Amino acid sequence: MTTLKAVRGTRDLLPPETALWNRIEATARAVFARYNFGEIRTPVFEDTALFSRGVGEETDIVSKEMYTWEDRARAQSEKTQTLTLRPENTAGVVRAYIEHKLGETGQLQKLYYIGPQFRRERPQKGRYRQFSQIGAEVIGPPSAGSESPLRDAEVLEMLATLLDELGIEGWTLHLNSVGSSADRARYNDALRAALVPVVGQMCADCQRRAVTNPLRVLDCKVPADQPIIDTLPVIADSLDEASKAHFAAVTAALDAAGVPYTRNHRLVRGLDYYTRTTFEFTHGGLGAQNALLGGGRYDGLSEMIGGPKAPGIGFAMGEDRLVLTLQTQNPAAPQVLVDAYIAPVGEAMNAAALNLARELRRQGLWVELGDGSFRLKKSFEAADKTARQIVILGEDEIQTGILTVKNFSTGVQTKVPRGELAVFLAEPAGA
RNA sequence: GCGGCUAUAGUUCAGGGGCAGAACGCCUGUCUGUGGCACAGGAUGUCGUGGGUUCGAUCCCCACUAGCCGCCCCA
Repeated sequence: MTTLKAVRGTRDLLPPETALWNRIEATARAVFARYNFGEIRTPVFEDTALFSRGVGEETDIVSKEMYTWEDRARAQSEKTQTLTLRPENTAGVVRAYIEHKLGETGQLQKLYYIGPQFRRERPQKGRYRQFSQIGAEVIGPPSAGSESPLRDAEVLEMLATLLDELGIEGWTLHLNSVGSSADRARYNDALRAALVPVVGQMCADCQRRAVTNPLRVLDCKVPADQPIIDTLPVIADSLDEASKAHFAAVTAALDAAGVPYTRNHRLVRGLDYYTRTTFEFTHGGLGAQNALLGGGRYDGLSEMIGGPKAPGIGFAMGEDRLVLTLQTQNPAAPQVLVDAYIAPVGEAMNAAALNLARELRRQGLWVELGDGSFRLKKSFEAADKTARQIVILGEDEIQTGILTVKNFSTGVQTKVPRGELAVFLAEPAGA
């Protein structure tokens, strides 16, 4: 029989690595709570139309990266539906916002999510076909202040705080405004016009992009093209007064809060729904996938998928990339040791050992249970790898009610009455 | 989807057309109620999968699969 393996681009996460994932998620939840975000969980698959309309038919994600299938009709009367594993989560959140009429509350909705997303791309470091995103959205009717630049600034400030608390060192916030859709159309025309005389001197990719998607020329990394790109118009000059004022208010608030950022005129994001503020937090050491997270404002998304006017701003962090970054920063993750390893001496002690373990675990101690069939030496070897202390439970200990505890970091061995055991074991090593 | 590199023990890797290797880890013993250190011994495996060339392939060739790197794009 052929051995089954995790399918391409998916992977198993095992201990101790999962501890890091849990720490990241716990930190994110704690920070979101302080900013009054609540958790939303949307389905992992949705009607395909949600993504084609919301994310954009022409985007790479929709045109070639989605896992899509025809759902079987179970009855004659039932129509087949085309479903898709979510490639991102913002569209799903906005769909839920519309479906549950959250706009009718009149309140700003602040929602966060943590969960798997799916894109059928060529796997690479920091890029998987099933990957996890941690994201949040601030969305609501304009009367709730959802269009305020303060919301943009607050989200960015929260992200800076979150990355700091996660221990991510050396991140950079790239900030730009892509304006309204009208601004973007105007800029596209300007860019096309400016490219005509110079594109002949640029790389093959740029020559193609100049035709298909001029904004992508700004992403070019070919050194020889950079001087030419520097001469192209910047989108800031194509913004209308309202977009300019919005952006100025965002940067002013960031300055006041002391959040560092760099204005990046070339930051154009790939999803159709972005308007005005767009941003990316990047980190070196991730290779070609240097973006830890990306996001922006999406003032028209709700209406694009048939909802009420509901401006919003949000982001998605690549959890896999956070893990990679933290692992690179700190390659030697310390082994987590349990408080005590209980070593029964002889199989006759097994039952008593389970009872002792139960007692200690119920008092909150982390306890590993050995086996009386092991020679004591073997118990010590096993215990040394997994626990801070070993508790020996043999005939002597049962007779006297006084247990033998040895601390591995100090090497000190102590006799402890059973009644005091939990308190003794809970004390940190060397205390 | 395209291009480059890679695939050998649990792990990290060396090797090379004719008995499959190292280090670490693992097991046993020196030590029948005491770990780490030391010493002595031991087991590792379909050499990614399938085909081809050859007397003989883990090694050479082809395809496939997977990983890494780059492109595209993105988290």
